[in-house]
Amino acid sequence: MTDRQPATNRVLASIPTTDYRRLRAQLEPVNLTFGQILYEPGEAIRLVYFPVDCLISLLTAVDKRRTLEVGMVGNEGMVGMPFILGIGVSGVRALVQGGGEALRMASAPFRVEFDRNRPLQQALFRYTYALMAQISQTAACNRFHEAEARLARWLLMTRERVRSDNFPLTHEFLAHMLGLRREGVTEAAVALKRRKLISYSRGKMRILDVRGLKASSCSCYQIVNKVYERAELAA
Amino acid sequence: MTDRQPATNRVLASIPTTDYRRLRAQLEPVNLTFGQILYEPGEAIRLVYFPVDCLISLLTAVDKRRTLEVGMVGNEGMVGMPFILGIGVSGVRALVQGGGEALRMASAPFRVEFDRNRPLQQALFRYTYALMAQISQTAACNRFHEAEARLARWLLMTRERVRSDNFPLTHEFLAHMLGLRREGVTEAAVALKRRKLISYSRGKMRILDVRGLKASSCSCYQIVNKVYERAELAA
DNA sequence: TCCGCTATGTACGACGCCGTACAGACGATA
DNA sequence: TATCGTCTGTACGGCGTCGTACATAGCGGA
Repeated sequence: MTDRQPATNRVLASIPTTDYRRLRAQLEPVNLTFGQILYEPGEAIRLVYFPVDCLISLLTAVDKRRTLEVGMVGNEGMVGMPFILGIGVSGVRALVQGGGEALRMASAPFRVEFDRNRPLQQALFRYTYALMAQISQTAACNRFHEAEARLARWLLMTRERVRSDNFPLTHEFLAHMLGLRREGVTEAAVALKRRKLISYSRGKMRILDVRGLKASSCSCYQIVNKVYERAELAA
Repeated sequence: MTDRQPATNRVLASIPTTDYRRLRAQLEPVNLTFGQILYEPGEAIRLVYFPVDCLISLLTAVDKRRTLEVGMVGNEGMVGMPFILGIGVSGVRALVQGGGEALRMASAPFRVEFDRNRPLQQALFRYTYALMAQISQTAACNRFHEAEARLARWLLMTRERVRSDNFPLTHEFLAHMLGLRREGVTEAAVALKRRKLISYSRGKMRILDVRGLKASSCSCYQIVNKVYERAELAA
């Protein structure tokens, strides 16, 4: 990434300074580590998170071994969306896919702040809508587009959210994100590697050619980006 | 259906009587007809709808001819969800899949009422979450489950929302809902027909064996139902 | 340095769905 | 009653992914 700007959470950055300051005092910076699980399905939401330079995946499971990523949260959003809508329980698994910094707050005081802070409400409702649009688009993408294009899209979206061209990532892990077999991921990854778009080894992924990846990815990449642009949460 | 109760919209039914009465005065009953399009993607939301005994499908498109239903709205919900989140534009196509009655209101006065009516806000936020959970589950379902099971699930969910075992429906139409070819729908439908779970002819669908259909459908049917139960929007 | 674990690569038959083509069946209309 | 358009049924080769199996390679600890 060449455009490494000062990292902040964009939802928080979008609200007026005075509102932000009051909120900021209650937010605790934490370092989230790769593989950490923030919520399991059905689990109470005790903490909400505002990613700064980390990436959280939202996963749905149909059975023990098959999962699918339905949404991705970076510094454009917040983890704990159901709480915004008055629901105290998470319906999905929230998994730290890219380690890094986030701002954290207990849900009870956050509720108090959220209820009195109008700009925060508006920003988070707008974000909630953008996430919903992302989920819808991902649904169609998973239905119609093939593995290689979806992998390319996923890598691009991850790159933007972790703000780096390198990130830890095994094929096994990707398989759970994309709803594929591990071997299926390897095949798609090999194809991208042969074209020198990426390189990787034992859990270390590196993006080599962003343009090439964009060309290999499906149109869903642009569509999801536009959703976040319209919500004024883009980079 | 044996349990034909008086038809109302359940979101509206869930709010206190006084709040409901004031709102009800501004709602206009309309009859929606099969095939009618309420919103196109990118179109401004001028009217919001509360289905009573009709069914609206929310569709995402990846190209001209391939579409996929991401959500279904019956009398447990409202059409125009983005408006709840402060977004004035629909991201999906809203198509009347089952004709029937709905209560309609222009979005401007609805905004006024929504902002002052706290119980309505809570009910609609809860519904928004349930819809989101439905979309997530549908995404995983479309990825992992095969055509026949998905068709069975779709028919069951439709049956509950239109409150009838008979409804107009061509295979072509179903193909757009399930993201399949028309021929693929026919194959799945033939399989269900052979087992005497359904019958149909030239756009008239009939459910014969609900239990059998449930056995043929995937677990997603139960999961989505539970989501709405928890949101206290179930039948 | 060797061992063992994990990550990655490859192969192969099976299966589900695709794209395409075409035939028959039903219902509306003349 | 004849015609026509739409809806439904069937067939077939192709492709992508699955499930399974096994081989190789890199890294960390003994």
